[in-house]
Amino acid sequence: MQMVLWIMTTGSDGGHRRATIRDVARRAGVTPSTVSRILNNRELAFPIAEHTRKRVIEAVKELGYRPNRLARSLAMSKTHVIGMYFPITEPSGQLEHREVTWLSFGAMVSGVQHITQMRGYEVHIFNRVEHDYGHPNAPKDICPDFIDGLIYVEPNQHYDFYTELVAAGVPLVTMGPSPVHPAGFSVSPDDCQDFYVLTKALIAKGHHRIACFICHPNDPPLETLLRRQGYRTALDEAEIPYDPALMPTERLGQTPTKALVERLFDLWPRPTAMIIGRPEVAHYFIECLHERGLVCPRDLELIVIGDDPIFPYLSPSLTALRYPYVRAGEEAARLVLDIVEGKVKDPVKVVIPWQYNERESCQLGESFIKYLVQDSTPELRKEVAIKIS
Amino acid sequence: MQMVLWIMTTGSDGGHRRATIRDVARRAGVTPSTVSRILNNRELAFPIAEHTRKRVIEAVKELGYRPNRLARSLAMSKTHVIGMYFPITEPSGQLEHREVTWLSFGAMVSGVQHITQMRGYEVHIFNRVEHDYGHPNAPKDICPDFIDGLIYVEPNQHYDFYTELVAAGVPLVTMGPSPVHPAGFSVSPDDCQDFYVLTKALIAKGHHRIACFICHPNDPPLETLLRRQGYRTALDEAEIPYDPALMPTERLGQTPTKALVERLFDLWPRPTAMIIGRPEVAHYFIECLHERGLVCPRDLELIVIGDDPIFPYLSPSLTALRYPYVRAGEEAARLVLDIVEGKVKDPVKVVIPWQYNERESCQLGESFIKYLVQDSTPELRKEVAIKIS
DNA sequence: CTGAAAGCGCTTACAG
DNA sequence: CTGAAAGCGCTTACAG
Repeated sequence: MQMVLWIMTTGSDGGHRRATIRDVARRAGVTPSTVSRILNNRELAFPIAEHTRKRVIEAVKELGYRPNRLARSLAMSKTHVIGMYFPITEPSGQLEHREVTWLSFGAMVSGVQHITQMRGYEVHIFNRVEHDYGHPNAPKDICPDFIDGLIYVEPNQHYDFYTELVAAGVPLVTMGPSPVHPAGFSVSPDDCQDFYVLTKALIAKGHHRIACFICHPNDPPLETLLRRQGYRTALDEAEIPYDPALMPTERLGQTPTKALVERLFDLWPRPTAMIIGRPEVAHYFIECLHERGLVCPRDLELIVIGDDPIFPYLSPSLTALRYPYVRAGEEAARLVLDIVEGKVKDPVKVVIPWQYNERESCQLGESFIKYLVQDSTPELRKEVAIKIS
Repeated sequence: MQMVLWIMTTGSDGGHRRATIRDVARRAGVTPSTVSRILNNRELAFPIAEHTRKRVIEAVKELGYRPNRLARSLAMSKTHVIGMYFPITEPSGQLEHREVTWLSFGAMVSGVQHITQMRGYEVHIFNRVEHDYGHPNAPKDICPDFIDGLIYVEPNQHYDFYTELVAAGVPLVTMGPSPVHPAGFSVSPDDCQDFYVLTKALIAKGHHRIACFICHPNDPPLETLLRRQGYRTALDEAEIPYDPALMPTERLGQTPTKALVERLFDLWPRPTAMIIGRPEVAHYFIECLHERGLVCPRDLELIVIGDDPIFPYLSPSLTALRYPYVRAGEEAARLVLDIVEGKVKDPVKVVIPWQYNERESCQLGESFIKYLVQDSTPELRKEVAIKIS
């Protein structure tokens, strides 16, 4: 009511309501049906007469008519909007961690937009609300009326609404480090496999003491469990005994992060390689390096999961794996639109490889890239999924 | 059609259509009107009888009924959705620049969500399409049917759809470095004023050669023009002659950025202070510093507009102004919702101050903070707006 | 070739 | 206290 009033008083046409299809029909001397048919370019048994078409088009222009999308969507059960459910509002956690989330989110949306835009869709973002006890909102809060399909990102394994959403009949693509659903559509890295391959590559270079630092302010997301699993599997295969001290599981925020990192540097024998699970903590490793007079890659190899534009300019410049969020967003959008438009029926899993950006701090060589992309063992992943669930 | 089919074949209820208000009415032995009234908690002349209410509530539960928001929005001319128009798809530009865009976008959305969520709204993102000749889409592509209000960010002064959007009757809040519209609602920094104050503070510290580096791959956005204006106004006031060499206007990407930065360092007399307009180029300044054996703040003071989590850890650690994008998003959401809900009539301009994070590279002291926040001269800004338009 | 009618799923004066 | 009817602005079989 409020809004209508507002429009009436401030609209350009000085208080006139927006033209409807009936106004156009009246002006063109036809019926709304005809206007609708002309505007929608339906293929008909009989074509529309040229002169009526002209009259209608003219009336549309004169009135500045644009069909009401709400009405149209209701009549057609089709909105031309894609939904995204994404945990952008991470309540706990320091600024630096949230900045990483914002960055990846922005990049994903950028990719999604790129595709939806070309195919005539828009994007609707659902609020992800953390309710009491840290539980986010249930799928009943994800109202599907406004969307044709949904891109669903939920890193926390405890909050898995996948099944319920599918049951509600929403065409669904899972994105990023979401729970493993053998039956569904998804776009994601293969975290377990990637860490497996990475660890293997480090072992192949002669490293036996490989630290793996992936800590979180809260419960670790599934992503992290998969990564740790990949790391351990590689150790097991090489028959290197697993040393828990090399893979801390403390919560960030309790012990200061710097202290946790120092602890790794002060282990004896000192690790000769370190996997840094989050780009925003990389600077602690560099500090420790400098404080101890260690040199990369001579004394130690450092590789970061997640790249940052500044990494090439640090000393040492940091080798990193970069996840192409934009591309991931594009793939997810493509997939969900293909489902929506009926172009695809059977579940598809798009696995997006990380990009390897080699710099001073760690040198696995070009061969590693191929390794990362090609040496895919889906069996391993399935096995891990079972172990975890 | 496709989607409907999909729902029918995969829905949890094995092919049954979703319950409507009529189903509920039938089951409760009442009429749809009654169901609607109960669900919407309207205040009525006569209250609803307790037993009918109970029967209806029960029927709703049994059928798992949820009102169709499309229908409801159509009937009520109210969607409970806020739109955002934002240039996230910056087509030209290198990765590093786009990453900054993604970050600020993610942060803004996070802030917007925080508020919309609490007030029962969702967010709809409009595609910003760059058409031929680099022109983005006109407001006719920003279809207001799905939204109650719009948050509008358009940094490019050439593409100003503000007036048209207002004319179309969309409650509108302009955000960030948008064109100056004296009549409208807006949330933004005061770029001109901030640069004026910053330059003044540097002058007060004795600097006379102050470089100001704000270059862009494309045409400079209004934001930049305002900043440059603020910078020059401060110089003028102090009667320091303006030296164009101190404020390059080349386009990024033509000359390599590093070369542009080097040129500043090699001026004679060398600048004693430098304002770095974009965080993603700060590392070039550090390189130049090291290459020439200069020390901050002894030989040179460096201040970056836009902070980065890594800045405290670089050497020298970089002093920066940080724009609180999350808060800006929150304010914009609050404002647009207040308009939508009729709580506010007359235009409001929210000016959000930058946050001053002092570190090694530049030390203006705490007094500068107050300066930044309080020494607001709206007249100056207006004047500049006129000069520019 | 086009019109009259019913429908999408809700809300809301207006009766009673 | 609740129902019957009209309406929001579109689309789409069904007639003719």
